[in-house]
Amino acid sequence: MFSKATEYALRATIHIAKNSSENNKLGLAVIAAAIDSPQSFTAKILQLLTRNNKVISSVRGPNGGFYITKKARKLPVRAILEAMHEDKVLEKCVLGLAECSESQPCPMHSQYKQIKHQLINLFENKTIEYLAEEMTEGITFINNKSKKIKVKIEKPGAKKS
Amino acid sequence: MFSKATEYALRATIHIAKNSSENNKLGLAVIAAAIDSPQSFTAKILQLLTRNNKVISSVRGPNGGFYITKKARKLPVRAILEAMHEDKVLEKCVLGLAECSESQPCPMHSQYKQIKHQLINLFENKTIEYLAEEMTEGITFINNKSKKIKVKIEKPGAKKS
DNA sequence: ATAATTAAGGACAAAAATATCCTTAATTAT
DNA sequence: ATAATTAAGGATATTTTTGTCCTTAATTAT
Ligand code: SF4
Ligand code: SF4
Repeated sequence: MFSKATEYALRATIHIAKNSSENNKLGLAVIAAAIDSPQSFTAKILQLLTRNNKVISSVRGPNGGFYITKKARKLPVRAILEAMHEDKVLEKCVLGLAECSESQPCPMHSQYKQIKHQLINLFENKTIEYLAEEMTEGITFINNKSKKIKVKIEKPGAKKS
Repeated sequence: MFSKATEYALRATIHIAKNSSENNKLGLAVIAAAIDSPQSFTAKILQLLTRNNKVISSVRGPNGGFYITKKARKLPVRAILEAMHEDKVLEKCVLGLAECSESQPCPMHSQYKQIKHQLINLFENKTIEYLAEEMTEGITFINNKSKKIKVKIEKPGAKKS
């Protein structure tokens, strides 16, 4: 659905929203490790998100890093897609037609349009903050590592299954 | 959502389903023109759809071309995605996690899973035939040309319509 | 002031997706 | 049989996406 770049952008932003504040910034290395993404590529993406004071903010130097402002937390998730210039996928025709309209609908239109509207609503109505809270609830994940597998030697009995 | 290749595959298959039969095959040039796609690239895609008697069929030589069997018409639209090896996008995590599960959900899971299921249902329950019929209803489009601007001079009577 | 730290940004590399071209194989019409 | 037609398929080119590396700029700690 989204490009790798946008997936990383979503994960990074959510992680920053959950784990940072103006006086507790996160460095690139920490973020990339947390969301399981290639570091240098992630740097580019964080730059995009930061440009023009968009979704996240940054400061250089010791104790510098990335963080998100109170205000930015209230942005719809769609703002992340916009920063990545990938927000039009939400409106895009599944058949790839140049535009979607009631007057020139594709054969999937009548079936797909409702799904499309739900998608758009999701990305426009839910805020970055909301997703971070979903994480705080404790049981959602943002990387591919099973939990945090530092259990090592397992004693018989206490299995996570 | 889908790659260009898959978009062309969807459009091509729908067009073939609407306009062909075993004794009225469509040539590459006709198909590519009808769905507004690059001809040579479309050839590759039609090959993929044809391989192993998958979604569409073909014969070479004069009066040859592509067509779709009665049986293939009944296939779910998902079969097209499968032939293009792009069916997993339906199940894919919007955040790009390796897998989606209730036990390891991403922060968008609770909001997105319903949309996802509708998407999967759409592609699994609707058949290729159904989409072709949507077209036959008369008012859906499969290319970017406004209507069919080749009105030119029409002889009344025996055209292949 | 100097050195250390950290993001910004340019240049480049690798891989994947998109697209074209040409030759070959199958089929049909003559 | 021969020639014409049409898809199959290989090779190659172009563009986009993904990714790395290195230098520069900003900031802070000492
Ligand atoms: S709604 Fe139908 S027409 Fe409009 S874009 Fe989606 S699919 Fe194409
Ligand atoms: S449902 Fe939630 S977890 Fe499962 S994939 Fe979609 S987004 Fe990720």
